[in-house]
Amino acid sequence: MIARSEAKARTRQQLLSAAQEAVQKEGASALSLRGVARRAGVVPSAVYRHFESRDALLTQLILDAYTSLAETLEAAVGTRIAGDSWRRAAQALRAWALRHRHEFLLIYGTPVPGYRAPVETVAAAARVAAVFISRVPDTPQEHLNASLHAQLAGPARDFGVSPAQLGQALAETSQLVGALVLELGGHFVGTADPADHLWNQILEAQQQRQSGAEAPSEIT
Amino acid sequence: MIARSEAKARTRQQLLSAAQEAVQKEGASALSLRGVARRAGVVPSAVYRHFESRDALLTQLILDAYTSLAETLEAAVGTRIAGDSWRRAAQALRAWALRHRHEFLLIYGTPVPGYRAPVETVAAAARVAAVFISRVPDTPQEHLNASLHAQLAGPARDFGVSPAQLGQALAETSQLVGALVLELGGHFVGTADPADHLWNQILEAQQQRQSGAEAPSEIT
DNA sequence: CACGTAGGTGAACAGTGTTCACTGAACTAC
DNA sequence: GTAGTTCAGTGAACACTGTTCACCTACGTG
Repeated sequence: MIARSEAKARTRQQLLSAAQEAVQKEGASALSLRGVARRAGVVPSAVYRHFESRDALLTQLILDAYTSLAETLEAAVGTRIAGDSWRRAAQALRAWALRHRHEFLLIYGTPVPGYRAPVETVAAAARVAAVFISRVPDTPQEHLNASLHAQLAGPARDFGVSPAQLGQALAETSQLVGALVLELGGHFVGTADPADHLWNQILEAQQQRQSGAEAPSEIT
Repeated sequence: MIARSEAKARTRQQLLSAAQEAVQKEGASALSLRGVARRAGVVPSAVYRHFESRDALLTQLILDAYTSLAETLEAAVGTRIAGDSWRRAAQALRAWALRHRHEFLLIYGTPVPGYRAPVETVAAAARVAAVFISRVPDTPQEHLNASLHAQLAGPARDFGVSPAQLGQALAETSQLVGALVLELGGHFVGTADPADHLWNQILEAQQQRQSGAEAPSEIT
């Protein structure tokens, strides 16, 4: 009666949402294939009809997390490129990270098993990166060193920005990701533990840099 | 004949170095209590005479990693506080992270089991942080927002620096840690993958900020 | 209608962390 | 010097884990 492909898609979806729930609640290390199967009302070996292994299931969750984050960021910045686009993207990033802390660490924390094959995830990751890269104002007040310029020339072309913009984006997103990793890892306990103020401080400084911080651009 | 406490200390050391080797080679997720016991020539249950659980063993490795990192940083910057102290510390940080990538991720990556009790690790972490915090020049060219200032007032006193210095240190170390986490996680593949040039660029920018970017108001 | 495909089953294997009664040698006290 | 205690290490067991395999059987197609 019920179409087979439809039934397959349904249990696959049940497996995925069970896995997603487990990760969201307790983190990737607590994700058990058997537990997922249990919650989906299915025997453990049945999972292998849908995913090659536990790690493949986890990889799918990583891809989904990337997509979720990318959509959130894109929705936050909208289509227009305004002066506060970077700030909006950064705020949306932290909000998403705090709301989905285990997924954030799944993406930006320790790579999961031995090595995670970056091949499939590169495209998903690029979509997230693109939001930030495209929001860097192209006033390259900080000139790149020659080596980095050469290294980024090709990739920058792909993103449709200048090497200086790409370099700036990489440096600044490093700060954003680092602050979130440290916050989620509890490394600010005792200093800036609710990291809201530190986050605002960082955003202000970044905004100031990007809008051409120097009143006196003496140094050539 | 052989003193019992001495024998105990020896096997404990063997367990620890076996565990350290395992983590160094394959990462924390691959650390197996039974494997450690095997390499130490001991039955699995014997490990429980030395460590409360697998997570306790891992916690000890985290503490050791903190100590190793702190000693490396302290050796790199020396006792004097020179103008390039920050840069030296940062370079030493990256060198250590690349040389001990799994230990670095053990510290700054995804927290291991459910939640890692930060109580014991706080002191060890503070030693690492202190190296950077004490190397921020106290020319607070970027004034903090009032909320962050208030939040950091107490902790800054403990470190013997101004709130502005502490805030700056937290913001800049976030960038350093973030860049390393992204590099080790493979997030720069396709753009700045050998991240040496990006790292230098980041350090130059930080140095410029700290030396008071706007004017040559040299060291007082 | 007959047949092959394939999602789901259940048993098994090797591995894991952890517990527990136990042994026996090193220490302590008399 | 002998009796008693402490305790690092043992071995078996428990409950879990990921993964494989032969099997079943209902769907979809010829």
